[in-house]
Parts: sequence; structure tokens; C-alpha cells
Amino acid sequence: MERGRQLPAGASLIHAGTRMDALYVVRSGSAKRYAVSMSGTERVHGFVLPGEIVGLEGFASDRYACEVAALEPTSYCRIPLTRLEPLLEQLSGLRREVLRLLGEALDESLRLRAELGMCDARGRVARFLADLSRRLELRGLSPTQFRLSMSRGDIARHLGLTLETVSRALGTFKRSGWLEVRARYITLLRPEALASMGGYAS
Amino acid sequence: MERGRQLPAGASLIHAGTRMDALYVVRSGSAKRYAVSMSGTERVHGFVLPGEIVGLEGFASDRYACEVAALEPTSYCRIPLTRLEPLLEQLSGLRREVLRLLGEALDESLRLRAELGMCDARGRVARFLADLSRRLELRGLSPTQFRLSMSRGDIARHLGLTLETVSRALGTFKRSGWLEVRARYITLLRPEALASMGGYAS
DNA sequence: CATGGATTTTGACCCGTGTCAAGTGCCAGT
DNA sequence: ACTGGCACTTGACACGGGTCAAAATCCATG
Repeated sequence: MERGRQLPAGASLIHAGTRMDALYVVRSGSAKRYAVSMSGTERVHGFVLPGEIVGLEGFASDRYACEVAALEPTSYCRIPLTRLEPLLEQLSGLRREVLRLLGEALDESLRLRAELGMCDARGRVARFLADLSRRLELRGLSPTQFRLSMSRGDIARHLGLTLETVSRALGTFKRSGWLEVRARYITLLRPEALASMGGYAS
Repeated sequence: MERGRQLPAGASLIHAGTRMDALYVVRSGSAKRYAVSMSGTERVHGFVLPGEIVGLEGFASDRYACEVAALEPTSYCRIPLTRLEPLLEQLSGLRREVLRLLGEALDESLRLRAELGMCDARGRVARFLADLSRRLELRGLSPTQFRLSMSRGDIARHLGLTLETVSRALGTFKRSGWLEVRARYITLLRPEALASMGGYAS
């Protein structure tokens, strides 16, 4: 367990395709997980918030499946597999915890995929914000006031939309009085409205 | 490990919300994994083919996250966790294998989600068929001639489309000479065309 | 405080897909 | 074989969101 490592904005925490030798936990800052297709288009798999773990997909093939890049100055710790494996043998609790983390990531991904497929653009953006809010709260940060460390384009590529549509959705929510938007600073005024729209409404 | 269990078409292998106490491997037949939202709409997470494992998402919360129902008469085996856990302690190879399986499921789900978000309707159906073909081949079944055990509606709810659109996509492929469709029987004539369209083309 | 570049917003237009509605084909039961 | 029901196909139309283009805003730099 190596703590206190630092990364400037834009630098990569994990390079896609390199050998998987560790898991990472983001301590402060944030990162985006993405892959670049042959045609050069970027697909954003998701975003990593403080307290969250990255690198689990690497278990699939012993190589990291996607690039993870800091969106702002970010600190993290690294958990080498060489340290993790002996512990997994001894501690059944840790074994269960790792399985739970993987299961959670899988479950979340499945859920998200299904929802993205069945929601319109506004529903997707609403769910994105509600999800972000929930995860921030989980880590003791404000669930109603936060800064989006990712660009509109990143959000769009994550949700399968265009940045214009994301912008329009935010505009609609603002006009409805559901939130404040000042550049990348968001204040949720009626989180329950967003949650219910992102929920299973449509 | 309990082998040789049988299930008639339509019966559930796993009930959503029940305690997770085992993993399952489908031996013959097929199943669909789905969840029903509050509003009663069904979201199809995916399909299980012979040789594939189900129940991994249950690790997230100790309860199965979705319903798994047989699409045709299906046989399977059940791997109780009480048998699995002691083995996980002793066999580091099995530990790695379970992690690999989970990582694979996670990776596949992430990849699929990103692709669904960036593909048009035909691309999604093409990718669905290509994926099915690949998985059938992996298990020694014909990758070019097979029966779809799921309805058009199931495919649509899986891909985030309507059944009409799925039908039209198949019609287009048929007219292009890429495949034969007779009810649920599919013959791929130009698999590479489908693969390239489902790939990262658009 | 001024400047320039990047990011975001807004507008106009068009295509793809959802929706609604018939029509067709497939299978099971009588 | 006939019939009814269900799954699937096909057609017409409307609308959401992608695309292209321009304006506005933000932010870092001198």
C-alpha cells in the first residue's frame, strides 16, 4: 500500500494495455476512465471520485482495459497485487470484500447500461447528476453543491450524447428551477426532481 | 457442484432479491437476465448461453440483482458458495479464475455500454449478432447458423430499441444479403460485414 | 485590465427512430 | 385441415436529438 502519490491534471494514472500489477484508490481530485477506438473517437467509461477504486477491469485479461487520466490535480494510493494476493489467501473477509467491490462495479455497470438505453437525453443527464450527487454524499462531500471536473464533452461521450445536447439538458433544468449552473459549478435545488426523472420514469 | 438440473421454458433460475447462495452455469438451453422497474417495464440485461456463468452480480449485495429465466428447456449446474469458499482459500488458481471471470463480465459490460451509446440501431443489432456468433463459436456451436431463443422484443429491450426497429434492421441486413432470416432461425452469410458495422465504424 | 483561445450556449435544419396502425406469417389446439 | 392467437413485418408520420454554424462566456496569460 503506497500512499500519498500525486498526479497533475491531464496525467494518466493507468495506461490502457499495460500489465495489471496494482489497484488504485483515488484520495482527492478525480479522474476519467476512457478508451480510444481505432477511428480515434473517445469512449468515456466513467469517472472516479475520491474514495473510489480503479483497475478492477484489469482482472479480465491481466492488462488494464482502459486509460485513466486525472481531471484535476489528484492524489491516490497504489495497492500492488503482490501485496494483495497473500492477504487474499489469509483473510476471508478481504476476499469477500474484493468480490463485493467487483460485484458492485458489475451491477452498477449493468444497471447503468440498461437505463441509458431506455432514457431520453434529459433523463440521462438527470441520472448522471443524481448519481454524482449520491457518490459525493457517500464520501462526505456536499451532494447539492459541487464542481464538475469533467467537460460537457466528457459527460456527453459518457452518456452517448453530444455536448450540445448535454448543454441543452442543463439549460432546461436551470429554466425549470431544478438547479443552478455557473460554468462548471452546479447547485442542485430540487435533487428529488432529478432523481425521479433519472429513475425509471420514462 | 450439483449437475444435471432441469428447467422448463419460462421458469426462473434465479429470482431477483433472494439471498445469493450459489453461482450457476448453464449447460444447455439459454436464459435471459432481466429486471422489472417500478413502472412495470422490463430491462433485459443480457442473455446466457451454454457454458456461461450467472449470478456474479450477486456479490455486490449478497442478493441477486436480477431475475434469470429460461428461454427454452434448460439444464444447468449449481455451485453453492459454501462449497466455493473453502476452495477459494486453498487454491490461488481458482481465486484468480473467479477474479478473471468477474473482471471479464465487468469489462464486457463497460465495453458494451459504451458501444450502445455510440452506435445507431443497425450497428447495435449487428453487434448483437456478431457477439452472439462469437459466443456460440467459443462453445463449439455453429457461429453462422443458429436459432434466436429470445423474441424481437427481448432483443429490443436489451439494446434500448423498439421491436419494430430490430425487425427493420434485420430486414435491411437480409436485403443486403448479409444474412437469412426465417422466423427465429438466422444464417449469417457475411459475418465480417456485420462485425465491421458493429465494430467501431460509426 | 485587456486579449486570445477554449469551452459552453444557443439557433436552424434534417435524419433516424419511436409511435401507432395494418397486414402477414407461424404455431398449437380442436 | 381449420382456426385463433401471438410474434413478426411493414407502412405512415411526428419528434427528439445529431449536425453545422455562430454567438456568448469563461479563464489564463501578459
